[in-house]
This record gives sequence, structure tokens and C-alpha cells, in this order.
Amino acid sequence: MSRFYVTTAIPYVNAKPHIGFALELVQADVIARYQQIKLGEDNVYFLTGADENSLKNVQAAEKEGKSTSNYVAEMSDRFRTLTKILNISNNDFICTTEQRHIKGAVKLWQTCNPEDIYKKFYSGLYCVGCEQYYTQEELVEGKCPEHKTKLELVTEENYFFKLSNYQRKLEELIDSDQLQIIPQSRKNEMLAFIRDGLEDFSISRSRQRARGWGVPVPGDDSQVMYVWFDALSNYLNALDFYIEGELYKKFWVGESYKLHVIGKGITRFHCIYWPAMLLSAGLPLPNKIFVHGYVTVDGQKISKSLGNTVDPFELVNKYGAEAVRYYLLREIPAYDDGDFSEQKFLQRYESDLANSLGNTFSRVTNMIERFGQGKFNQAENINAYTSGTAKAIEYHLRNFQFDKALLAVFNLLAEIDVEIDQTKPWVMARTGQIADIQLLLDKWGTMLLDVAWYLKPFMPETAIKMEKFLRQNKITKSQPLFPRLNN
RNA sequence: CGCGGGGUGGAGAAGUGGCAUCUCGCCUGGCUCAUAACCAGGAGAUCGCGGGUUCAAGUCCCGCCCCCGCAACCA
Repeated sequence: MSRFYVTTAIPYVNAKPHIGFALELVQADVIARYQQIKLGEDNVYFLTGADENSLKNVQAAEKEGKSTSNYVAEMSDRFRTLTKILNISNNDFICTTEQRHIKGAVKLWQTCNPEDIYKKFYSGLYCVGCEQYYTQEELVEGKCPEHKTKLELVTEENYFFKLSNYQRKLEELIDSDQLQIIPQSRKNEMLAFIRDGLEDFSISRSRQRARGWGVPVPGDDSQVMYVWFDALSNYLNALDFYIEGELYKKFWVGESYKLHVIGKGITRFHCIYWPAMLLSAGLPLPNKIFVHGYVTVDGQKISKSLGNTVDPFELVNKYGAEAVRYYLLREIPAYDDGDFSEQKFLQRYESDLANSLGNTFSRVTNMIERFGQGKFNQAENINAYTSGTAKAIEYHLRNFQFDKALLAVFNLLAEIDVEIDQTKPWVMARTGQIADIQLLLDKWGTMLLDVAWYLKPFMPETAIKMEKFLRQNKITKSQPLFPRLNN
């Protein structure tokens, strides 16, 4: 593996970004930064973006009394700003109303095996209020669960994709991990879904039902693409798929490891529909799909009606990007839902960032100033004291267990604290054991440089701050890295 | 009988037959280099419930209760 392509999902922009998408950005960013260090920045491409074509966006714009195009541009910008304030290292941010995307989506449609796309009448129970079809099971007393109105039986001719052609192939790819799905529980879920029998799915809507918003089907202006068909192709389109540009050659068809980071709600689209579309078009598949859970707030699902949404902008303003990144990575488990609460956040901040990391850094730099004349000698062997940590991080990141990787780093800080307590340099100073103290300072200084190095993908600003400080000619006691919050 | 995952001190988790572990919080003591930080010790768990196998069960088997995903054209 010499090149690495990592993507987040592109959220539809019918509302402000919430803490859940911040989680996905931060997780993908750690992977991207880790690979940037390993492979070099030129060999990593990190994409995120926004889905502007969803019908939900049209409905949201209407509610706000704005034109759809103005509305989505404005909302996409907020998502773009979120990547900035969280210090996300993405190379690109794609919006699905851009020409490169539209042309790419059309090209993918045209590249699919023509036998896989066919026209068929679809009829279903349609709610005018929701502008969507419901299945019989979703109804409440035979009525729309949202509007409690009776549904109309609507029939429409759409294009369909012959997913059934790929049932066996998909099962084999997923079962054998050629298309690896992490965690295992999601993989099992997808295999069960496939084995249950795949039905063809519709990949277009009438222009009228789509309100004229979306990517027109090539050669048929009466239809626009089903939003998922065009949305998924963003992963190709950002690489200039429509002209098969350099990036496309380098990061999709070339020898490149391709990873999608997604939330659990869209597993099927990424693990089944998307690979099937690529198979039909004869294009390479992604290697790996990591499915994370959702962020709950105070133990409850995020919901607008409950009013418990957490605004990542406010959080970053108040506590800084580094602390928010740390919380999301450390507190939210890799494979399940995790909880956000202000109380837990403050607790993490105090115990991990202020006490463990910040305080240990302060006490060591202070001792270097006091007992070592502001100097320490870095060990010549890389990872002289921490080789196990590097391996642990590598292992945990391969499985996206960011919490465990961080725990491995923080264990080093505990090691330093214990050794300081055992050796008591301030006592040694009284008995004039200056040379012995220096050896300890050399070790601890080296270990803190290692900690900084390991933290780079997780908390890049903090890592740089620590490094700069430790590489001064004459080290003085540092200002707190993470000051206490109250009093 | 749709498919799958889970229930372990106050919270979150680890633990595939052999002394119940880790992180946070709580209590006590110690230390004074440090951001009231740090170190040591401690309290706190009938391992969802009932039965079974075994010298030995959180772990294996059977039954029950509860929670959470998925269950196809909203994204």
C-alpha cells in the first residue's frame, strides 16, 4: 500500500451540522493524518463534502423561504467552515451541484452495463406532505406516520438498477473481506441482507416528484437521478472521474487503498448499492468501509423536537478544537453509539487533558528548567522507551479504535508520573545527584517528544506546541497546555 | 417463532472453564517537582433471572425477562 484515499459521507444539508458529523470528520481526519505521516502527504487524499441534491434540501429551503440553490450554498458553507474550525486536513470539499460532480454522475450512469439499467413501473403509497413513499409496514393505522393523512397510490415509470445481478458477487466480496466491512456486526448485517435476496432498486425519479432538483438522467429529461445514485459517485467525481484526471488515476484506479468512513444509517448504500454500481461499470471497488455509531446527547437520540442538538461550533468556541477532537475520539466507542454530555466533556477535559497530559508536561518541563539548566538529551534510538506504544497505535487504528489508541499514549504519561514519584528528583537535588537527575530528565523529555509524535494525528496543534517547546535551546517551565476550566 | 448484537461495582468498558480486571468518579493516607495536580492503599459487583453440565461457570447447555441495531426506493 503506497497510496491512501479516505472519504467521509456527504451529509445532506437540510440543517446545520451537528456533533455527529463532527465525529465522522474527526475520525476520518485521524486516519488521514496518520497515513500522511506514514506515506507522505502527496500519497494521501482526504475528501469530504456535502450532498446538495437531496429532496430534503428543497423542502428545507422552501420552509425558510429561500431559493434552493442559495439555501444549499449557504448550508454547505457551514459544513465547510466546520472542517476548518475542527482543523480537519481534508484536501477537498465536494458539493454535488458542481459540474465535475454532475458530469461524473452522468458518466457513471453511462458506464454501467446497459443491461443493468431498465425502465419499470413502480407504484407505492405516497404522502404528498412528506413527498415520499411509505411501505405498508411503516404506516400507522394505514396512514402517514408524520401527517396522519391517507396516502395516495401513485404509479410512476422509473429507471431501475439490476441489483439482483450482483447478489452472489457481493456476498463473496464481503464474506472474503475483499470488501472489508468494520465492525464485524455490520458485516454480518449486510451478509444477512444479501442472503435474504436482493431486489432491484429504482435509480430515478420523475422530474416533477423531484421538483426539478437533481442530476438529469442522460438522454431522458423527464427523469432525475435518485439522489443516492448521484451522491455515491461523489467519491469518484472529486478525483475528476469525468475526464479521468490525474487524481482519479492516482487514487482510484491506481494502487491505492480506498476507505469510506460512514455512519450506521447508510451502511446498505455503501456496502451493497455502491459496490454493485461500480461492478456494473467495471470500476475498482473500495477496500474498506468503516461504520461508526451515532452520538447521543445525555443518553438520548439527537432530535430537533427534543431540542437536544449540540452545536459543534459553540463547543469549539468554548473549549477549543483540540479538546473537542479529544473527547469525540476518546469517549465515543468505535463500533457503537456513544454519548455526549457537558458533564462528561468537562470530566474528560479535567482528568485527561488538564491533569494527565497538561500537568505531566508542566512538571517535567519545570524540572528540566530547575534541575537540568533547561536542557535534556533526546535518546538516539527512536522510540527508545515507547516502542510498544507505536505498535499498539498501529493495531488499534487499523480497527478504528481511537479510544484504545489514545489510552496507549496516555499510559506513557502515567508511567512518567509514577517514575517521578518513585525517584523524587527534588530529593536527589538536595543530595547533589545532578548527573542522575539529568539521566531521568533525558528519559522523560524523550518520552514527551514521543507522546507529541503519537498525538499528531489526534491533536495536531497540541503535538506541535509540545514539540516546539521541548526543542527550545533553553527550556523553561511551560504555560499550561490545557488550563483548568473553572476557577 | 424474521435476522443480528448485547445485559459485568455509581458511569463506561475488558474478560471463550481456574484468585473478577481496567479507565473515570468516591474515601483514606503520602508527597511537595507540577494546573488542589501526582503516588499508594481502600470501599463499592448476588457478573439480567431461573435451572443444568463440571472438581471448577461471568465464560459451556436449556428456559425466561429486558435493551439495541437491521428488516428495501427519506437520507
